[in-house]
Amino acid sequence: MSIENSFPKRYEPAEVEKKWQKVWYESGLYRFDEKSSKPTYSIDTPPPTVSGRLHIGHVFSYTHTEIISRYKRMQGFNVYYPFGYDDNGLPTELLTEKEHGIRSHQVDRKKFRELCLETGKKYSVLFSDLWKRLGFSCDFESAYSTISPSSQKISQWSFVDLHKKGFLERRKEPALWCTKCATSFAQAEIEDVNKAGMYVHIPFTVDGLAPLVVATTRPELLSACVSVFVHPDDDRFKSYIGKKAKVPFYEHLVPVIADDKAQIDKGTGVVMCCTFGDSTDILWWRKYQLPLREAISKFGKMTDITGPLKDLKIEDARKKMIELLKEKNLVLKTIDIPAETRVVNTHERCGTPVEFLVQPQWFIKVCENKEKLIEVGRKIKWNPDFMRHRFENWVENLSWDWAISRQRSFGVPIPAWYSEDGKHIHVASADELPLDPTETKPKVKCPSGEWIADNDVLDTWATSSVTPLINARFTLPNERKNFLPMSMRPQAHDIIRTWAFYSIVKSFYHFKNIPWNDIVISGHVKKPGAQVQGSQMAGQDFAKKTKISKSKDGDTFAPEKIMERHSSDAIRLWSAGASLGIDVMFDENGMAEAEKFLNKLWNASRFALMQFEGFEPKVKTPIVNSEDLWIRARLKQVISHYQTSFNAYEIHLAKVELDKFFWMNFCDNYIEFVKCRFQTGSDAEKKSAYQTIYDVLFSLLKLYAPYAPHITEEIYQLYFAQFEKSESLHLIEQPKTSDLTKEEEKALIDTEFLIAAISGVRIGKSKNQIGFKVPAEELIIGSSEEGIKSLNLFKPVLQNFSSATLLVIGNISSLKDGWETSREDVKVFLKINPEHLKKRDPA
RNA sequence: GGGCGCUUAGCUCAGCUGGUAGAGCGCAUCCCUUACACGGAUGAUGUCGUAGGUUCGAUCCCUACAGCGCCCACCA
Repeated sequence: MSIENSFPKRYEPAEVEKKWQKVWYESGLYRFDEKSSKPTYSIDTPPPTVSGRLHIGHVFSYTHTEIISRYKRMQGFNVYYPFGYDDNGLPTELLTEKEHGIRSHQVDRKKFRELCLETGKKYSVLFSDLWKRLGFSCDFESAYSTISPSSQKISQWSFVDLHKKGFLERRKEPALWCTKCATSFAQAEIEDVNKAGMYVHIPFTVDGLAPLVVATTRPELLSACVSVFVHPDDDRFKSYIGKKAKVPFYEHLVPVIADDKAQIDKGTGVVMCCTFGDSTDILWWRKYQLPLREAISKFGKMTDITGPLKDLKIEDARKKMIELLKEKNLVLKTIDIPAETRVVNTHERCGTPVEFLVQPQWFIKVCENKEKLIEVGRKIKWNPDFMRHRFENWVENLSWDWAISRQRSFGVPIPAWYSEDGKHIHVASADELPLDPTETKPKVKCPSGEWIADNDVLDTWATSSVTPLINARFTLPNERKNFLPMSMRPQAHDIIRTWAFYSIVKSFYHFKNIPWNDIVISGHVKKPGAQVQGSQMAGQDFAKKTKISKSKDGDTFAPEKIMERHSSDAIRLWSAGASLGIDVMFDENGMAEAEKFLNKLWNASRFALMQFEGFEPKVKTPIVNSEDLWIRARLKQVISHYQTSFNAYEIHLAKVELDKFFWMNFCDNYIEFVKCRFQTGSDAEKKSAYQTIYDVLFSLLKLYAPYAPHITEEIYQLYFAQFEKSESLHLIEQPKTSDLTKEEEKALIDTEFLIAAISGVRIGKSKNQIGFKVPAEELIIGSSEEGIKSLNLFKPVLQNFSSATLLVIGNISSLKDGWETSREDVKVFLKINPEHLKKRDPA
């Protein structure tokens, strides 16, 4: 069957994409080959958190990795491109609570865990379906789940090992607490939110002196007040230092202490210290050995010591307290603080303001190793490099050790037990894992009473930070030896302080090594017009966000919806157009442009292949025309740039180079140049063109394959597959480049003259406002001596292009009239028969 | 307040190791040329944020400043 018949006139992405996805996934094309002799390139794919549906931002950043994986595979690597689901821990619990309209602590723990598992399964299918619809080349069949027994085993091993090495300890101290989620959490999970507040000025009486006026935004904590602070240099209050102040309403006495941390010019210059209103309170509490007065419970209700506020929620308690104080004339003044100038730390998962509760928690010590961690970070190649600063900045500013216990239900259990008096701790040994301490008893007898199981679970990140170990199947029977460090970690920049940081911490503590050689950071997709929205929110509580969030933006950026409007290849090409690590604006226009490209590639391929007559690709054909040598030489140059860019993970630069070559060199020039040869060329010339088209087009397919796997596979299968034997384009190695031959170098120079002359002809036709096929009587080209020699090589092309009856190539100085071209040493004059010129209004 | 990034054509952005600027969209004029009108040709539009410095020469290097964005700290 001829190409004309077998190659459809129009490209139908919807059908074609579905067709190849089916073939790829059914044949296991992208399955990881455990026994391959090729060098391994391993990717530490982010297992998406099961916390809701994925949005276009996920598609964007995951696509970058997917493109890199295909490139590496076609560069001859045995690519390990796994897939996983982070389906344990708080995010999945919150999703489950939302889906079922329940709260975890109100439901049977076992039952709740089952619901979470179900939720995880449901979303895993949604996730993998989406990635398959985008043609991702992950090994979906061996996808891991972070709640699976083997992941739990590895996660618990990590716990046990860190404990053994002394990096992990259980401490009873103030920890970041979320009263809504009823759990502690880590510094990395704090998110700043602008929130309006109010200073309340309250007088504390001091014997023999005027009352001390405290300014506070948290009057509901008055009962938890343990001291009052002033600045040592503040002359107004020097006489108060060392005296006792009486807390209004509750009437207990607290010391007045001088400390540099109290700011003279803030509020009234007098600040109360409560246990705990903020992190400074903790600092003072420790420094001055102050007593502990707890006013807030685990669930955010006021405690007994708050008297009339008991059982109220924090915000309600605040209002009530102000009322009570006002009744007693104890509010001297209130000052509103607008949201723009006040920032409150919240729990990023739910937006609840941070509280501090004293509970026994497990901490991984990170603060004492800041310098070493920064050093380890520098051994990793950061792409782009400036993202390393964000990591270092975070480590430098760490002020809390990593709290990893969560007072929740669904997660990896903490493999530890405590004696009834709390004096003894028993941590499981590595060979017993995985285990749930609530179901298993230690073999060792408890020195005092019975062992009590740790009822908490591990922070989600405590498990996801060992994905390199999960990928290496560490400690499992089928362990992948020599798998660490992995080749590359891809991720977005928002989780540098969590996922990247924690993974580096763990790898360093366990093995004194880096988790991966390279880290590749991608940006976010921002919603258009987000800045405007931000400023319009002035005066209200707001989180300054241009990032697309699934909770706030709903379906607008749902990938499924976008895929109804654009093909997968187009979405991929659009994603590939962004600079490494840079945020981009969501842009459907860009996807439409990508669709134009697909159309162009289709038509160019179809047309070029249709010309083949009596051509046998595998028979070596001599290349005889300069244009052919030229396009081949250009291709070599492009491949070289392409590879340099790709190896630096600059996938968009590789694409820009490729696009330029395809549109400007191949379509606009080369194909146009050879058209005439198809009709009037000699046999050898035709074959030279066929061979060149075959080679260049095939190379183009291979080079575009990582970006647009569907259309390139389709074109490959329609024609090239019959000669190339490979079952898929995606298993073929990418074209290699080599130094230019002497002939190719000469062809580059010669063809530049042709291009200049052709542009002259185009200018001529355009200025005369005539169609391309309107014949010229004469085409006169003036050029330099060198140019004349070069141009003489292309007479048939020039003649065909201008449809000129007479072609003259001569010395440039003899050509008076004519059009300047792209170069000074080529000038073109086109003589058109007046009959062909359009009758235009002379005005 | 600390750190990082950005500031280039009306819009979105590209410009690797310094030599008087590019793409796409948009705009104007033309062309349905036997691959593609989801196309092609031609063209207009930029003192490359501001001010200094290094240099024979800077959009690209250095310094300062400004605006914008992000990360972090600030939370009485």
